[in-house]
Amino acid sequence: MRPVEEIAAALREKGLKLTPQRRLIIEVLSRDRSHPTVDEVYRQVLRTMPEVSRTTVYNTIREMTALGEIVEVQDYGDGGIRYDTSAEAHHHFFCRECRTLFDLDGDPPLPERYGGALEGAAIERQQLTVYGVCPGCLKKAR
Amino acid sequence: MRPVEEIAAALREKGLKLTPQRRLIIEVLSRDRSHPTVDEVYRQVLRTMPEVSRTTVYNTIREMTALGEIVEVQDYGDGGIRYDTSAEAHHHFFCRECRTLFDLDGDPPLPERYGGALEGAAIERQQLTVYGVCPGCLKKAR
DNA sequence: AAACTATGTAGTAACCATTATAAATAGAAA
DNA sequence: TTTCTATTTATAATGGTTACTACATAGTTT
Repeated sequence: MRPVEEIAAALREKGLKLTPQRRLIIEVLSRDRSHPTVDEVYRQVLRTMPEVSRTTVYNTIREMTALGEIVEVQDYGDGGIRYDTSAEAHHHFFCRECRTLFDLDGDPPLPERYGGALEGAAIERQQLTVYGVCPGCLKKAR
Repeated sequence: MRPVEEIAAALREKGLKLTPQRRLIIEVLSRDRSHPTVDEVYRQVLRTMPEVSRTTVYNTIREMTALGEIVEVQDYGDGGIRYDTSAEAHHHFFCRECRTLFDLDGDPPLPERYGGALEGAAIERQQLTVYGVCPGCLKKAR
């Protein structure tokens, strides 16, 4: 996620205001790289502003998603949609044991290698997810 | 998805029975390559057996997922989890305009290229999703 | 500064996909 | 047939998300 100042500028461009609640939610989002759910963001926000409503967190996260500042990631059915708050393109590894989504380094592969169906399409983003069992869970299994 | 006979064998191995309801649901699943939701499968099932309950469809799809016969794909928030019933490894293109998930051809990229975080992990499957706007929607936009 | 307007927030209720529960049913084994 | 177990059905409960309403706030104009 970009610095708060840049996001504030993007908000103003859309006619939106940088309220204290939005500022705090954006700060929490830009700090958290653990692919948090709305509820996890909400609980972090409450530590600083205990009177913020869940609705405001939902609204702000929806606005940030519309601005392209954050991105939804596969939620795997545990307690809600998860959000990726990292601006840099990167990939994921999902451990089916501990159900954690890890970030991977490295550049995305080129879409040209994936057949002719993409001819004439506008590519905006690509996301690789690798599934398996992480080293920690493999050790526990023994 | 594999032929019904092979799936029946996999069921028996787990001590599960191939009931008429399960057989029909599996047939619908193996026919449908459009990444259907549970409700879409349910409505197809009703055409042949109108008295099958939604719960049975949920249960059977959960069992098939546990057996690895089908796989959840990113649902993007429209009406439920979508399932991929294709046995062959392949990738997806998601059009953010018409919200359709297209299949792509081509081989998966090698996980070795994605950094050291995968050292010692057991890789089982990988899935690339390309995001953008499909040729049809691009034309309409003009 | 006061009044006006538009936007944002909070709280509650509604929504809908999914899961849990309990009763009815079917099929296999004895 | 009787019993036992797995399955199906119907309904209720759950939980994340959205809709709605009233109130508060910020920015602007006079």
